[in-house]
Amino acid sequence: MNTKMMNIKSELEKHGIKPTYQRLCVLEFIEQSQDHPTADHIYENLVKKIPTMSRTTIYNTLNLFLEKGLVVPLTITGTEVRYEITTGQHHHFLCLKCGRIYDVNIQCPLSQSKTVDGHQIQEIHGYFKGICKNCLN
Amino acid sequence: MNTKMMNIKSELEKHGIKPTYQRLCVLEFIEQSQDHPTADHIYENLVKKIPTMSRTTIYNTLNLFLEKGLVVPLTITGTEVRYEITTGQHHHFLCLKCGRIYDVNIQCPLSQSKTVDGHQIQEIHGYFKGICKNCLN
DNA sequence: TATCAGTTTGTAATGAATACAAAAATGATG
DNA sequence: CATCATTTTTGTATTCATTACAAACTGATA
Repeated sequence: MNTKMMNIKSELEKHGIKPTYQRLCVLEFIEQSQDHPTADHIYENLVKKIPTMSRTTIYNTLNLFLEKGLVVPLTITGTEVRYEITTGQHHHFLCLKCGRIYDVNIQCPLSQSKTVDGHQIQEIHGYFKGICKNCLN
Repeated sequence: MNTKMMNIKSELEKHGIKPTYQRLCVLEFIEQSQDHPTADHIYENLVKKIPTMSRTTIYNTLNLFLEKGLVVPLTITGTEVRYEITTGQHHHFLCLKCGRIYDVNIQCPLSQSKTVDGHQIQEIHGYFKGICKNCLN
């Protein structure tokens, strides 16, 4: 196993997840993905490498990663869930033309707050929709 | 028709939508709803008053309202689309315990911006997840 | 080697949303 | 009022993402 795969393996272990080949591949794919993939994107790519790969495994794995806080779900489009590796808080931009989702780093005025209107905050999500840089040309 | 219904009727006309009975009822229901209803919520309520009501009519109507800018879709949960009347920009709070969505009025630092990172902004969405005021007790 | 928990896989089922065509309502025109 | 075209509503069938479930597989340990 090369060093990249070793890193991914220890990342799984760090989150208390037993590193299986399928899980390594799923995590690797999400990490290297520029876009924010759906379960189906992940399946379509991995099934090339692992012909026996099942969609259910993808869903099982993603739900496990979610539980362990390794990934975060993005529900911007409303018709599908997209996933990204948990990192520092940031926002997203969905291009209405090409469908791509970009990361956006902006300051949220409530990022340090524990509450809004008396409600206890656990997660903060923000996103923009519009036409991306590339599609504007 | 009472004055409330007259207001709803003129609201439809203002947006270039022919006011039919079904459309009046859908718009009325969304307006009076404290929560932010799903298509199914709307259907389940209206079918009591209009026994012939079809789910397809609800979806047709909602999509028409969306096109005309009368309502806005909320895709917070990822498993369903919720709707609210288009009003001034505001954010939302989803309670992870009771599932209710609250309106939240905060200032977004980019609310007047036309772009982020070179991408052209058309819509701004923000929401929080956590435990709501009521469920904390 | 036998066993056992955890993992993967395939099939079937669910549930939101859309496609589509028939039926019903509407509205303009003669 | 009758006709006809257009719009709206309705019901059924379909799609698509996701979950449920049980069988097959894997790998560690006794």
